[in-house]
Amino acid sequence: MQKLTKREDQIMQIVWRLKTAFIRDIIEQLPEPKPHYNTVATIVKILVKKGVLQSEMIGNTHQYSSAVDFEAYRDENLGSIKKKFFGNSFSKMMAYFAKEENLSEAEIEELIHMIKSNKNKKS
Amino acid sequence: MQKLTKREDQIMQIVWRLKTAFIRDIIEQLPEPKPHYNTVATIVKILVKKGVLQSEMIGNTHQYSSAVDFEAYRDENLGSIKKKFFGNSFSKMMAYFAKEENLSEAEIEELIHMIKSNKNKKS
DNA sequence: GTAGAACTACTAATTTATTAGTAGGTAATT
DNA sequence: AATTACCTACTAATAAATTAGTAGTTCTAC
Repeated sequence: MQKLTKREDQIMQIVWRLKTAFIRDIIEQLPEPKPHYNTVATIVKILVKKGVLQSEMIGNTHQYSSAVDFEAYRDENLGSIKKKFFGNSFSKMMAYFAKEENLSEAEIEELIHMIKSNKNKKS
Repeated sequence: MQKLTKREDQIMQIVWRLKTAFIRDIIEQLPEPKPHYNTVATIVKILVKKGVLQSEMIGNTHQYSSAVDFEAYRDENLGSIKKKFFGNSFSKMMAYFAKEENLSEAEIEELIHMIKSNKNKKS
């Protein structure tokens, strides 16, 4: 999958959240200052060409939806994080996380549950 | 702290690793195809202007070192990743990385112990 | 002392990314 | 049927990022 630019990424985040979107929906979600309609349309067209968005004609306007799943994109993006920030050491990373967030008892229980049940289930 | 571009980030990773570096050291660490000396020098100069690198004259050449600490940069990055990919939930993010790791039972126990004992010990 | 290597500062070209203009179509509204 | 709003496709302008050229300096080695 092709790398996305900042703007492309921003638009994809919106589409992933909305599932399907018209240009106007994307603009609505973008923070001020809102870009010009055609600006968004241009980037969306690039995303279609890159194969990360697909479009369907609804009436006489395009409706867009993601053509790659969020999880795949996330996995690609996070692939090098551990290496980049923790010298590839899992335990260093976990120590960081554990220290960083003051988790409540309930959150800790939930997390432990998640870790145990998700074991070896990486999609 | 200002956002870094890809190339800038790549160079900063090297400087953080080496602690101090001359342009030639950075080039040496960069993968093939190595960019032109002046290309690196230009980006380094941008990094100085942004305030993330500082330079010191050693003889008649510049030696560069980081002016912001790696930890701060890492924290910023992990913060935005958390928001972007895990709905701002630290435990979801932890669970994600834990899942990736295919931990043994013993390792899971150790991890759980660590989570519990590090609780509320934020530096 | 001249040739070469590596640096400097400065500038410029190229590529990539972002923004938005123009012109024309469709549909609803008055 | 003219006005308005919003869409289309296509093109172009601008901005940001990356790359590298030129010219001059210093140092080292022949």
